[in-house]
Amino acid sequence: MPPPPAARAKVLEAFTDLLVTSGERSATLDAVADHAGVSKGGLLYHFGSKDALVDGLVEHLTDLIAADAAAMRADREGPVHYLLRTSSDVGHEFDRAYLAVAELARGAYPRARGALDAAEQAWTDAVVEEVGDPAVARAVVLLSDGIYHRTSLGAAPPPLEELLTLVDSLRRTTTG
Amino acid sequence: MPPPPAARAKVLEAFTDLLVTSGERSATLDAVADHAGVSKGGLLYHFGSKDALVDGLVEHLTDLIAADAAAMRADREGPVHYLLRTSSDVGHEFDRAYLAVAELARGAYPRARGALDAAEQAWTDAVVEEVGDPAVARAVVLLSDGIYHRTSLGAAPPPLEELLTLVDSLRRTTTG
DNA sequence: GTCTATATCAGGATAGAC
DNA sequence: GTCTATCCTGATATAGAC
Repeated sequence: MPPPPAARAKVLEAFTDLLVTSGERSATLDAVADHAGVSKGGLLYHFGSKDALVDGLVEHLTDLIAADAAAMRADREGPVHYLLRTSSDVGHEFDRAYLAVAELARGAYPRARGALDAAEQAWTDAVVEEVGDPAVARAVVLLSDGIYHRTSLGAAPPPLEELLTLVDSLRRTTTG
Repeated sequence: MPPPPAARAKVLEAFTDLLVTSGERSATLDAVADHAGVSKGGLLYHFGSKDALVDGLVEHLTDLIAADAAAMRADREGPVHYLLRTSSDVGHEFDRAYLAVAELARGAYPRARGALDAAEQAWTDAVVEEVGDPAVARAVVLLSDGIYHRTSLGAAPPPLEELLTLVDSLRRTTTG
């Protein structure tokens, strides 16, 4: 297959950026086109409708989930550290895509939730491999969800070291 | 002062219900009026604008925060149990109002975040009184935020007993 | 492939009857 | 106090030129 046109990627990136920084309401076709540096007509050549644009972003996130799970497992500090430290990170591609799709799922596109559920499952699986106890793993992912909740509301994330210390005590309690 | 007209309360309740069950996008003036059983004109008699309707709900939540903090402290099972078990509860008035205002804050009304911050602070204060360690208290509130995150996305909440057990081990670890 | 219109529709708000 | 009717604005989508 031919390489996807650069304009497609630019449009998806602009859509993501608007969703993360200004919310779903502001991510109109006009705004996305402006932000991507194309006209509205040009945008609608690549994505035939708003729904198609949403689908494009959801599929992009789905592609990124496997890559993120692999990055968790390969992380020098381990999956738990990776998950908790990136949960408030709006700088990396995966986290931006996750937050963007979460905006869509809470807004006019509930079908976007499938990809979010898949991400949650991938995180839990990777954390279980590190901590052993599934209950502790679920709690770690739930803490991560809490950080996402605050981030999506614009509040400050909690201190990372404090959380890591608590997770360490939990692991010692349940494994020894 | 005279008692507030029943229509006002009906409208606020309808607004809350639409926000919690169908998201911010669906809570239009038309939909709220229909749901409350009044006409759009009737709604706009009580609340002169959409902004005024939003302010009405935010003020209602603010009123409920102090009452909820008192209920936490008075709870037979304690503040932690109260907080974690009610975080996915969309049946009680306070939780419904919180979720509704969170929808607004994530949507077109970021100013609604002030009331959410106040709730977070009230929860943390009450939990600190029970568990002592502020770090553990912040983690408990963060778990509660995670449950809210899932609830606001329409996902199933995690098992309560499992979380309570983990919090108990944390408390034993940090206090003894 | 990308642009400039323009049609269509929905939500918010106003005016005025009852 | 509550209703109906109407206006204004902005967002999606289409048509057709370049």
